[in-house]
Amino acid sequence: MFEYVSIRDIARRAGVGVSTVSRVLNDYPDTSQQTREKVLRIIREVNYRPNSRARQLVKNTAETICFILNNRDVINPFHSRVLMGVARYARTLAKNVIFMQFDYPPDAPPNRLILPPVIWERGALDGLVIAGTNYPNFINAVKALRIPFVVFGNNLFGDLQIRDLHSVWFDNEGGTRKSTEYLIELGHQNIWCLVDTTKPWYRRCYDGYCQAMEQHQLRPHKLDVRIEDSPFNAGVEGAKQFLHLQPQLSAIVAGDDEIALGVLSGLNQNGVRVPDDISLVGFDDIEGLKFVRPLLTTVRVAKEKIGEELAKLLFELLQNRDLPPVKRTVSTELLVRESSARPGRGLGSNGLSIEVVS
Amino acid sequence: MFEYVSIRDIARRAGVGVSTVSRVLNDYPDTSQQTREKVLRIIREVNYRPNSRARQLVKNTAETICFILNNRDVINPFHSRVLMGVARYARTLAKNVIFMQFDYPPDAPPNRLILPPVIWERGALDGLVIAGTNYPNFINAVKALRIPFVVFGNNLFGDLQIRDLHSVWFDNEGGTRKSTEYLIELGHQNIWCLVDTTKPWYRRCYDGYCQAMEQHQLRPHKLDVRIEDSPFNAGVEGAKQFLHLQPQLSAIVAGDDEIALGVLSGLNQNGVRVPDDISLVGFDDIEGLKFVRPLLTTVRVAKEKIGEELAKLLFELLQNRDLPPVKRTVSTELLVRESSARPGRGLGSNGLSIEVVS
DNA sequence: TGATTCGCCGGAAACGTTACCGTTGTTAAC
DNA sequence: GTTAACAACGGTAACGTTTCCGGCGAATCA
Repeated sequence: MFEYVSIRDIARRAGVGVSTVSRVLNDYPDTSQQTREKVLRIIREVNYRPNSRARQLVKNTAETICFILNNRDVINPFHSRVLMGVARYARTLAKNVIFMQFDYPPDAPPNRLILPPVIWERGALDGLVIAGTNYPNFINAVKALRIPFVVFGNNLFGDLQIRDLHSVWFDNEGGTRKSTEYLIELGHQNIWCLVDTTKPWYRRCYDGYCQAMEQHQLRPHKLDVRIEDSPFNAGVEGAKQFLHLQPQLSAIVAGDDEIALGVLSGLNQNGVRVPDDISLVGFDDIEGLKFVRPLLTTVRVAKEKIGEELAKLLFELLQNRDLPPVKRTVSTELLVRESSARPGRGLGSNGLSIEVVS
Repeated sequence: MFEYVSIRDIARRAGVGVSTVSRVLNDYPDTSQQTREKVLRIIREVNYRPNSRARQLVKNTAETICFILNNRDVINPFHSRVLMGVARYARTLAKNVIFMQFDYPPDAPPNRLILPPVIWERGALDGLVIAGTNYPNFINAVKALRIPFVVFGNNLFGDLQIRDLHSVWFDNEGGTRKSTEYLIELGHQNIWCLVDTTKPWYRRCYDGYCQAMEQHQLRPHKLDVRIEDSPFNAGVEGAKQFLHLQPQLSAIVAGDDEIALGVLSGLNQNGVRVPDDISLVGFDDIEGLKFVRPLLTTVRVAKEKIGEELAKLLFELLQNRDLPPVKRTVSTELLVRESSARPGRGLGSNGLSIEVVS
């Protein structure tokens, strides 16, 4: 660097000591208004820009957190929004966010996991927001490094002791309970739930669904499929099974919107109309579905809010490292649109288009 | 930090000097195999993790670039993928990526723009990937800081001298030319282009469209709208205008997929069938449209590739700061799906469903 | 044998900050 | 008039690395 100007240069030009310059830079006391202004003037004149790395070294803080997206080859709309929430909150605190994508085998022992350097080395990070799909081994590996971290809970696998983690969740269970109750209130009795209970998040959906059903003395029905790659295809397959259950079956609760779309597609292909013949609700309120008819009744998840809460919790943790583990939950909201209606003759989509947007 | 172990501790425990430890850490020569192994053993034993900030300070490199998304309140699927490409490429070089969202007024003078600290301060960054929608003032402000940077070109406003920038583009013009030519080859003559020519990117679409038309001695037709918030709504409005032009008009080239969906929706509402009555092509290949029927014929943009090229160019620039300005273009690819067909009686969507996926 | 090379290594100065502490000169207190 | 308090400031040691340079012993060469 040819024309690099350091705090020492400022001090020299202002005829003061470096500590004085440092004091005005950091708004510390013990500087007269007069010298303060002189220093500031010179700083502006020579366009001095402090070196954050040096500051971070001596203050032992990175002013940076890392958003790590695990085991996802693409950053989907959901996690995009979560990242956005994290970034936005961090910015209000003038902290930086490092984005990192990382894949790891679920079965590697924690001490064998090769973590990215930014995590493994010291000093680069103050803390970690763990997003994506996660398994205990990674969490434990990070824990061993003694880096403060928070984790997005919903896509967590395995038997982690949540009581030892700082985590943020959205209310999967409550959301599905609400959507199921809504169907029941519409008059549906024979409601089926389409999920993959080997995935904890779908499992929670199913639990919420069961709670609503049982509370109304209705018998829960589950179509339990294995979703490997495409929830959509699983929905299409599920739809075929549902055909046999008609016309008793009158409503379907899908584990998420993608499954619901598969069901919608599968039903349509077989001449079953939604919501005239069967009502359908999804989960997530994924974007880009405003072009699909009928508009899907679903449960909205405040994605940016989740990111915001993750960041907020992490910074609280950085303030107080002894913060007892806490699980925070972001509430969900039923979004009634066109894919659900009263059972029976089928009122058609126009009969019930109450948009509950907050 | 209670149990912080530094390079000096390692040196002491191994009975060597710190420079020796540094040498083995960095795989430098001038160390005997014997001491080398001893040092490595102790490093493993005490689980020593070097402090990257100190290294960066003395080496005067941040090992970090910043992906800055300007003037976008959400990170849309397009930029998500670009970010992903950047992150992935950076990871192969063991560099970190700071994600930052930033808004600025297009008309503020460069020296009045308050840049984020991570950019303004020294040392935090080696370089900058400028994405999102951008205006000359920001670019010039960054240029004044003498930070190496590359910029995503397509959403650039204003009369920047591109010859002074390192930029990566996707081939908007060529893509639209291809899609228009394809329509012409199908037999369409009366093809309209729906764009907002106040936006440079749509302008380039229109240029590509014109090139194809003129090459085939066809008269270009433009429906020029003002798109402020929703391209979709603009498409719906555009569709209404197109109704009057029927049946001469037989095909529409939309500036992007969102506009195209608006057109699709608008036409459907008025009983015009796609592609039976009118063929329609979009641009972008946005995700989440696999549920829309008819499947949209569009132009695929290799979004992650763009990110990759951005990162690659930036790191080349970091290697050689005198790299002459270069504009790199990522090619686009026509994706024939269901929304386009031969003109006339309308073969129906099943008549022409050639998927050209690479 | 003496001079030169070479492998290996340690000391110490950087890098650009902040934080601590001591030293002024001035004012207030008695 | 002496002491105490205080505002304002400078010097310097950190922070944890890398890099430069010099030294030492052994090996090589004349």
